[in-house]
Formats: sequence, C-alpha cells, structure tokens
Amino acid sequence: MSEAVPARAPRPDESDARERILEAALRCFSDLGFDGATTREIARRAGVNLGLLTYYFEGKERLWREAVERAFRALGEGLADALREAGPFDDRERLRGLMRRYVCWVAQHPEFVRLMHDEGKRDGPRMRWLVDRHVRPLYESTMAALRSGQEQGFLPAHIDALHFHYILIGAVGLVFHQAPECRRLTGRDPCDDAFAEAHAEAVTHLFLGPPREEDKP
Amino acid sequence: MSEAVPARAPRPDESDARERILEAALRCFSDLGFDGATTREIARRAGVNLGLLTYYFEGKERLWREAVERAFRALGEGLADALREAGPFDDRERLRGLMRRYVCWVAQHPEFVRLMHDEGKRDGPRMRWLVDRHVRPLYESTMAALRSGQEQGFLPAHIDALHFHYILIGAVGLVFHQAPECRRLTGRDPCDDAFAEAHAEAVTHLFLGPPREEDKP
DNA sequence: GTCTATATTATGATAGAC
DNA sequence: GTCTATCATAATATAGAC
Repeated sequence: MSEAVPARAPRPDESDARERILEAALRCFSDLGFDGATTREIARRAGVNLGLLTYYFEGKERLWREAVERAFRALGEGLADALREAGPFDDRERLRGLMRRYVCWVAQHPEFVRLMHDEGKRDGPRMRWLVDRHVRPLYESTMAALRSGQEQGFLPAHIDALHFHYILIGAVGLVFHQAPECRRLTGRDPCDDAFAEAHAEAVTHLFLGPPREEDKP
Repeated sequence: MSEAVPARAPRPDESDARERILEAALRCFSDLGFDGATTREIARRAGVNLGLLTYYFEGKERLWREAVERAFRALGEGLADALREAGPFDDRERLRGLMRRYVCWVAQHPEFVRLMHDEGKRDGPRMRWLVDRHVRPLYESTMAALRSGQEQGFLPAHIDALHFHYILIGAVGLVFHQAPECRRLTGRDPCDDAFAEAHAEAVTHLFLGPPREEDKP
C-alpha cells in the first residue's frame, strides 16, 4: 500500500501541514474506506509525521469528519459555479445544465462519491452524522427539482421522486466511483473530459430527453 | 461491532461449518469492506472458532474469493430464473422483465452490490480478479442488450452503450447499496418488496418508456 | 474437523524532546 | 509546530491438543 501512492515531499516552506493532512486523509478515506485507511498512510502521503495528526485533529474519527467537511465545501463551490452559469433556458434546459455540471464535477472529484458511498452502506455514527449534516439538504434540493420535472411532465408523476433521486445519483456517480474497474474493463478513463461530457449527455438524455436543437454546442 | 450483528448459535448437528463461514464472510466483507471485516468477526458471526477459517480457507484473501464465487453463483441462479420467466413479449418487454427481475434480486441481495462497488473503486489484485473472472461476462451481456436497445430505437444511438451500462448498474443498485442511508434519510426501507417493485418501475420507465397498457398487472 | 493458546505484526494513540 | 520513540491493543496467522 505504501508504494502505490507516492509520499508527498515534505516542504517546510509551505508549512500548512494541516491542509496537506486533510487532503491526504480525503484521498485515503475515499480510496480505502475508513477502516482500510491508516493514520500512518495518511501521514505518509501528507509528508508529515504521525504525531502531527493528533496535534491538529484529536483522532482518526475527527480527522474523517474534517475531511468530509472539506469535500462538501468543494462541492458547494463547484455547484455555486454551475448555478451562476445556468443560462437563459427554460426550466428543463436549466436542469440539464445543472446535471451536466454535476457530472463533470464528480468526474473531477471521484473521491467525493467514494466517500459518500462507503459510509452510506452501513449504519453507524459516521453515517448518521453524514446524512443529518450534509446529505439531507442535498436530498431536499434534488427532490424539489425532480418533482418540478414531474409537474412539467418530463418525468412520470405516478412514481415517488425518491426513486429518481437515487437513480440519478447512481447514474451520475457510479462510473466515476468505479473508475479503476472501468479502466480495466473497457480501457477507457471515466475521469477524462471527453468521457465526462459524453456521460453527462447520456444521463441528461435519459432524464430529460434530447437537447433542443438550438442549444446544442 | 461485535454487538450489532448477533453471533450465530453454534449448531454442532448442522456441521457444514464451511458454508456458514462463507455466508458470514459475504456479509462481513460487504458490510465492512475487505479491510474492515476481521476474521474474528466472521468466525463469530458464523458461530465457529477462528482457527477453522485457516483450516477451510488458507487465509483472508482466499476466503474473500470463495465468498465472491458464492455470490456470483447466487446471481447466476437468480437470473437464470428470470430468463426462464421471460414471457411472450417483444424484445422491449422482454428486456423490461429482465430489468425488473434484476432490480428485485438486488433488493434481496444488497450485499452483492456492496461487494462489487467496494472492490471496483481501487486498483489491486482483488479488483483485477473480480473484473476478469466475473464482471466482464456480465458487462458483455448488458452491452449486447443495450446495443440492441439502440438498434430498436429506444436508446439514443449516438452515445456509446458503455455509458448506459454504468448508468443502468448505478440506477438499479445504488439505493440498495445505500439502504441504511436511505432508511435514515427517508424512513423507507429499499429492501422491502413494494419499494423494489416501484424502483423497478422507475428504472424501466426511464430506460424503456412506459409499459404497454396490455402488459400492466 | 474443531478447538485453545500463542506468535507476530500493524494500528491508533500518547509522552516528551527539540 | 514538528518530530522521535513507545505503549496498548487488535489484527492475521500458526502450532498443536483433543
């Protein structure tokens, strides 16, 4: 394990070791899961000493929580960007734009979806914290968008939007979550830009139908 | 960890300890991941002694592989069942029936999708073995079905079927993978029959459009 | 075939020097 | 603030009794 991912060269000048630890922790936790990630490996990848983790964060659990906070901050920034860029379309096209941006953001941040999926699959204090603090607000937003999609008639109204929520999340994220598998299986890298664009096209086509002719790039 | 899941009462009469170990291993590995699952916990849940794991399986790695073999055998049996039951519909309705059965099978075997997703997210010998031995054949099958869907015109032909493959797998499986999260988030249990049926309806509607009137139950 | 007991290593956490 | 050294525990794996 200690060989595959290169240790970061310790740069005493940069000196915000705290940030480097968080970055390394996010990658470790998402790659290896909470149990699989070791504090030693996190310290190694961050290029700092093990003892420093206890100095900045009281322990592994708290380090995990801070790393998650960081990840959601990044998501918020990435999506705020998308919200600003949403152009002068009707609601369907606005939703399409948002979906596209979300797909592309996830393609660039596969560790985010790995983190979420790893913790969501088992009950426990981490899952509960994650759901209550971060997942529920996102859930409310997508549910509102999906219900509006049902009212506008491009999603069937007789099915609980909850299903479309999980279908959307799974449809968008899985290929990036499984990027290493996809590489071996197909020889293609989901995280490159062209792939992400094509994936966004596929997802939006399925949920919203073909794009209007005049909006095509 | 040792409290939440009850240890199986050791039944000396039953005596196929090997099977019980495999069953417990599958649940442990899927719940906790390869690293999170401990051989002690597997032995405890199986109601056997720790030393017995080495007797039947040389070590943790081999135990994992045998448990995966078992899971795929179960999937094969579940799908063979679906293939037999596929009725006198045209291709689209046949595909719909298959999708439905797959959704319901996954609802009853969430550990399967957890196992797959946990290993597919990082490179390593287990992922390679899993892809080469088990995932690729499944991939070929779904890709063939999706391409036929493109030829028949109910999926857009200008998008690589690979995207629809991962969209389908994610759309079907995520809510069951994340069942504990979904329970806390929505209060509903994805694994009960009504939910699984509704989810199958949602997925098939999205991929295949509304069911023909005369085929509705 | 199943168990007890133990060797060996890896892990999370801590104490204390600089 | 960052490091070295070490402790206590929990993990995998093994040896050997019954």
